[in-house]
Amino acid sequence: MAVAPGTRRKPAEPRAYHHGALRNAMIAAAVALVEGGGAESVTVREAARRAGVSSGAPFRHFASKGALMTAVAEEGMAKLRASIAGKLAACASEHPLVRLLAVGDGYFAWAIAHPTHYRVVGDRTQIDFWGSEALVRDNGWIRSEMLALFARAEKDKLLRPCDLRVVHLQCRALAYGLARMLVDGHFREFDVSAKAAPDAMRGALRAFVLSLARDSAALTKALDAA
Amino acid sequence: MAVAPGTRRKPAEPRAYHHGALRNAMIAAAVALVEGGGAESVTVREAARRAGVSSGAPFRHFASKGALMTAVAEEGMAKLRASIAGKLAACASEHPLVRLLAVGDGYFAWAIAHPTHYRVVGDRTQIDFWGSEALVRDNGWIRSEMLALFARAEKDKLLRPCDLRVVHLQCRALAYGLARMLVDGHFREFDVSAKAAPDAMRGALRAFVLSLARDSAALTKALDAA
DNA sequence: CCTCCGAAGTAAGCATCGCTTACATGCCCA
DNA sequence: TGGGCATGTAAGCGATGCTTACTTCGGAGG
Repeated sequence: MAVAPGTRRKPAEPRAYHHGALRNAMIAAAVALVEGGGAESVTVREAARRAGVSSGAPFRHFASKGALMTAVAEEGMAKLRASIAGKLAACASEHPLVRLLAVGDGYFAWAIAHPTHYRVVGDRTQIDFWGSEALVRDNGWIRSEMLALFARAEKDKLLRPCDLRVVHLQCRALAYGLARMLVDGHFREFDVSAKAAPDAMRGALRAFVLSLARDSAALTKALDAA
Repeated sequence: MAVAPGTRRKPAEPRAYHHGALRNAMIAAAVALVEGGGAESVTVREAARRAGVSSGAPFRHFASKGALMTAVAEEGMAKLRASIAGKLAACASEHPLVRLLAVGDGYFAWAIAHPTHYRVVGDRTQIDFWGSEALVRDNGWIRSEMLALFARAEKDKLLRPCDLRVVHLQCRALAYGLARMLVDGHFREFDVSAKAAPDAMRGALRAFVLSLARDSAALTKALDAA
């Protein structure tokens, strides 16, 4: 039998007694369940079934179902951060407010693509947010990125007079509110249909940032250029 | 579903075989559980226990646990509407934007006072929102009330140029986002502590409405007067 | 190379859950 | 007065989260 050289064994064979990477397999299975049917349809037993282990095995790696869901949230938050970072990297403009909308684009894009997973990330009553270094770090990165853009916009005299702390909170709440309205099923009405939701969300955030700009015409131009 | 014309039986005695008002008792018990420990801690069996009936009895009145939770949401939505109506009635001013902030006050006041119940009302993935006449009606009332105020503000030339549909969505999303950030546990950070949350929420909404006003100084005055 | 220890699996079981079925009760009306 | 039907009970099914006692096996130390 070929023994793996130095690194880690792989479960290539039908499966030995030890799984080898159960923790990651459980997270992957739980994420798949979340994406497929929402957080309510996640079951430790079903995830264990999909990982090919007994129903007690997961508890060697997760103290509770909540700990598993926290890991699911960590994965989601990392993807959310990556989506934002991607849009930011793809943004040619250096205009802080243009880049701020790129943050919004990345945020909405991931929430729209993974609504049920996004709900797990957003709801801090079901997970141990403050106990997770990864969640605190990645969420902090998003916040500080926004804050830095606001600070630069103010330094560059791009904003009309305002309280930066208030504006920052407004921006966060507006983005969170729009995303949550989507994933909570508020967009099935005559005024904002499910199909029109993405455009409406982007439009609302764009209008907000435009209202912040000292020279909204110039910002409009910069946005159209980008 | 014929409604009895005259009086309904009351469970005055220690309890006969028939409860007499199980449906309402179940809703009350479920609401108490929601307020006490969140929606996750609601159990049909526990609610039945508190109502003093067997665990199968509730299913004579609710097709499923989801139907019970929908009834819980109906009660919450009615209270939310009443809270808004109260603030609106207590608002002396006729200025549409002042009254709009009164709507926000009523909305936030109830969400802050009943965070776990508010979550049930807001999450339309767990309840049969569109199947509930009461939910659709009361939620529609709130929306149309806001819309009417925006329309009047525009007619009275109180708004700076804007797309009313976009502004309406922004306002809804901002309020929903702020309330949900609260009930989802996002306000335990250094920038917005749990204690400062109510003020921050009102401040953010107020700043938003002020930014909409053509004459924000006049609106500030009207707000201080009210 | 062997041995043994502890990490990581299994099997079985507990209390509880949502929901169903078969049966019991008692109010209202013919 | 008698019967029908809404409403209750008791018992049970399959599933859940989590625990306990036992088993397996990989790798470090002698």
